[in-house]
Amino acid sequence: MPELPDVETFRRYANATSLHQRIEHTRMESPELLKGTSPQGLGRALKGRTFASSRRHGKYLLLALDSGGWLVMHFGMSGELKYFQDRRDTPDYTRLLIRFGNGRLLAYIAPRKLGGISLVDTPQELIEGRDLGPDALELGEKEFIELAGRHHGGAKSWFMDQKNIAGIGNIYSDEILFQAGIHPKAVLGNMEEADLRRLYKKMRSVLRRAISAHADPERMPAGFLLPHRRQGGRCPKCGSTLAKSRTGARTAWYCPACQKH
DNA sequence: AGGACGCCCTGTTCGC
DNA sequence: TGCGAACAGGGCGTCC
Repeated sequence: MPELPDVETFRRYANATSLHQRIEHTRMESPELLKGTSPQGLGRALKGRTFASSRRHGKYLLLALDSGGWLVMHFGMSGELKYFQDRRDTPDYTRLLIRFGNGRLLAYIAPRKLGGISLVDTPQELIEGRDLGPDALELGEKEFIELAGRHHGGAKSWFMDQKNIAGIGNIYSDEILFQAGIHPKAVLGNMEEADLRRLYKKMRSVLRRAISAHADPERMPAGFLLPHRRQGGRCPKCGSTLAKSRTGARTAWYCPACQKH
């Protein structure tokens, strides 16, 4: 599920469970998910260290090592974190298992193996290496309007490209455009500045509310599209049957009555 | 520049 | 009920 609100939820979870404890051992169950290092290299970097703090950029979670350097986690389409006490409770599809000095364990879980784990010296190294745009919640209104306003393609495509703005994927691009009343294929560069300002405000409110709901669809505010985006789903505002369109390989769900070009 | 496509991987859902 | 196809909240390289 991991877009910005999900990864922010994982970050807070890691903060609450996994900081300031000596790392005793790491076990990389799926070495192919390591980018730029080996299971041995990862073990050497982590063993005996603690996670001192955390950051997030877009859909990437970064855990700072007290010795310097950062562990980077990306969750693909299906990843999550789990902290637990008993090795026998190790979740299915655990790809990296970290054991702390107090015996507790942190699992990086990725059923579809579409995520990845790496080490960087600084967050900037990750951002430059992946050519990521500014994080969606750190971007100011003025900069947003300037970046979005020069785009001559579809609104949804712009939100989903991490080079433009980092953190928004298929689900939340649909949600933001729904809340702003904008069609997924509307062209950002053709919009009035007032529309872009509204879009910016909706982007922030959607992401913040989703974080408050711990990115859990069942806890989203009434009026969110998210729980309804499926075949036969109804618009939570006007009751129309939702429509779908494709952008690349992803399905966009939208309300044909509330979202106009 | 922007978008479509195939591909990576694997579990679930859909359609016959 | 059974089986293969299509699809799933991501991202990369390639092609037009």
